[in-house]
Amino acid sequence: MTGNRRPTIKTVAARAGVGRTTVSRVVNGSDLVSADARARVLAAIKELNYVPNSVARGLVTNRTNAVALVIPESESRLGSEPFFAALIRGVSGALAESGTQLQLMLVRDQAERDQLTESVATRRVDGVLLVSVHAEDRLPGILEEMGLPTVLAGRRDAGEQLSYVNSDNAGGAAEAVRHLLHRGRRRIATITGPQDMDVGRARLAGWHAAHKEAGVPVDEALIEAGDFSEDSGGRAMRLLLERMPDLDAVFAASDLMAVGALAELRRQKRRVPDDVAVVGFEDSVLARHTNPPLTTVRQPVEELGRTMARILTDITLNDGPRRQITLPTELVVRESS
Amino acid sequence: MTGNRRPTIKTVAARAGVGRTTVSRVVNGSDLVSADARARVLAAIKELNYVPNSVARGLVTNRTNAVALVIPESESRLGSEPFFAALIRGVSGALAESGTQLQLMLVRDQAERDQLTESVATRRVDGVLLVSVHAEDRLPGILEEMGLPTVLAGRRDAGEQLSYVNSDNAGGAAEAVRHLLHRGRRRIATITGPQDMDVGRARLAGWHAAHKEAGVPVDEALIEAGDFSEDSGGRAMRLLLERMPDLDAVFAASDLMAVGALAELRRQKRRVPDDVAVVGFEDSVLARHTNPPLTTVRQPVEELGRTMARILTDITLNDGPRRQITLPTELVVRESS
DNA sequence: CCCCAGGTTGGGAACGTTCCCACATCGATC
DNA sequence: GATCGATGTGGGAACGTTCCCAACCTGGGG
Repeated sequence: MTGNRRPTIKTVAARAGVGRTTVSRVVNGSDLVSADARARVLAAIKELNYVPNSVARGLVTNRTNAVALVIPESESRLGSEPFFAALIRGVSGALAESGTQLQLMLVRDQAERDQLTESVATRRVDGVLLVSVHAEDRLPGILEEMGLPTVLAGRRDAGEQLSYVNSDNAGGAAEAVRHLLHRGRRRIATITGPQDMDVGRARLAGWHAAHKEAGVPVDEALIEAGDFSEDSGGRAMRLLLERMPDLDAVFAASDLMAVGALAELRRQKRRVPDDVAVVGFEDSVLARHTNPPLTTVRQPVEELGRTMARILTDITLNDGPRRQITLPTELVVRESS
Repeated sequence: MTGNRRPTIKTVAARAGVGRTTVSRVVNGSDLVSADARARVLAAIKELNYVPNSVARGLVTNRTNAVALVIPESESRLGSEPFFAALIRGVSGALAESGTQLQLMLVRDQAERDQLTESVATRRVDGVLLVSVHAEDRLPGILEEMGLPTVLAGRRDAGEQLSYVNSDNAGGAAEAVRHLLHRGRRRIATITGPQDMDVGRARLAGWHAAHKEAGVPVDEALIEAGDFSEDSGGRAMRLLLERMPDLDAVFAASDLMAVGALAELRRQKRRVPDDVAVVGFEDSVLARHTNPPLTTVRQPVEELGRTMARILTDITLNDGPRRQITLPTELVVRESS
């Protein structure tokens, strides 16, 4: 029978023949303790197999050493799994460095999103990482008001006040279009992301910018909206082909939409890249597996997650400043362009 | 200035003109409280915007309402993202029903795996969900010993004592092979998963079983080991083709390995399915996107996660019994067979 | 008119830590 | 030899809950 309760700091103190405080000091690495006492405490800890109770500790320190990562399920279900997987890897890696736990919150619907506010208010986490925020999203504001440190992946708009980490969406998109122009394409359509998100708007802006910079006039009819999903990519491609049968390239604001576009092009017997060049955005695993392999703008998703986590721990642990960081993207040329 | 501290149960009690206990009772839904008092407390709670401090609660109840989901990073990096994404969705959904938080732990290496034991010992979680356990894995035993409720995804071996949820790996594999035999294939190779995992062994066993059942003798040279990764699938396929040039089908123990095998077959100019039929296992998103689309054994991953979470909460909340559940699989026939 | 059961109520103690402060010890300084 | 700062040390209080138990009502029954 190991029926005896798990040891507390008192048990250890008694065993080592010291006071509670001394044990606490040893555990927390204070150096205001004699070598002798420290040795005895350490021995007692080992003997008793003592592990401090982090809940009790949290009660007095008012810290939990955990942060929440909030992911809207609706988007993750769209199949952007590779994005979230990479993001989580990055976040988790950086958090491990500082001994912080990761609380994952998949939010299914608005109701759950509201409920989340309350859950977060119960002081279970020291900070929040927010992914895929829409322009009119109220959650960041609420968290801000509650005084809970928050870091966004992406921003709500160009004037974002909160900390965020972003990919260079406009720059990456412009580079993609520049590449297409360079290859002699002149009728470059684009399938955009949601226009109520900065990501979506910025990538469209990049498309515009590259044209302007090259002095190539744009036709608004070359723009069709998608929502980052594969289906929306296919649908947009169909509409574009109907409207603009002579287009010779497509820049899709996500790999997934590019995949949808590729399928639609195949269905309509357009050859890629001969008839129509296709470029995506993200460089997820998908991109290497399409037929033909997809030219795309790589965004450093894992790095993005890491950076977010580092900023957040810097804020919660060291009371660090807000930061707004943009990570560079890189064009990866494969066979679809 | 919202400089005033957040309200505690005492603040609420004072405001409502009742004692701490009454507030606690209202918050916890006890019915030993008069309608009048309840109304006053509820009003005070709303006015003050009171949210109970779950850390303080946890200290006395000795519960955290959180469970850990442990995922070995090495495997998730292999690109089995769809699997983990779906699993997480299932787990998260079921946990939300019971108001339990999900602590995600990606474990990079053995060092972190050991560290995890300690982390878990600090009483931060009420239970643990363990994914992808190897036969000789010590972690489940340690958790067991610590008295922490544990549910495995898959089992260590056929004699597993802990709670687990499993797919019908042997059955699914057998069905796949039966299907190939039915289509007239007679030289059916298999690319196995790791043989130190029950999943790997069971799927191989299914391959054997279907042959035996049909009275078709098997040649051991038709078996080549993989590790579930795409690369290993390609490598295994190459070895198999060298050794058994006349094979007419391959059953890969994962979609990812099937993808690798498809690529190798294409490289060697073998037509799929005309020359060689290919069947995978899992039915991840990948399977719909291969060329040709992949016939595969669907395992209900999200359901698996949901079931794991439900079993665990039943144990932690209601002191429910251990459970060992096997979920059915289903053959999805596409164009690769 | 007293007693008792049943329904309400609230204060004390406990959960396991950390932090504040007071105290003890001990050379070194005056 | 008293005083002092530096260095260790430990007990009390506090963190915000829940749970136990005692006390308080209110009627109804005897």
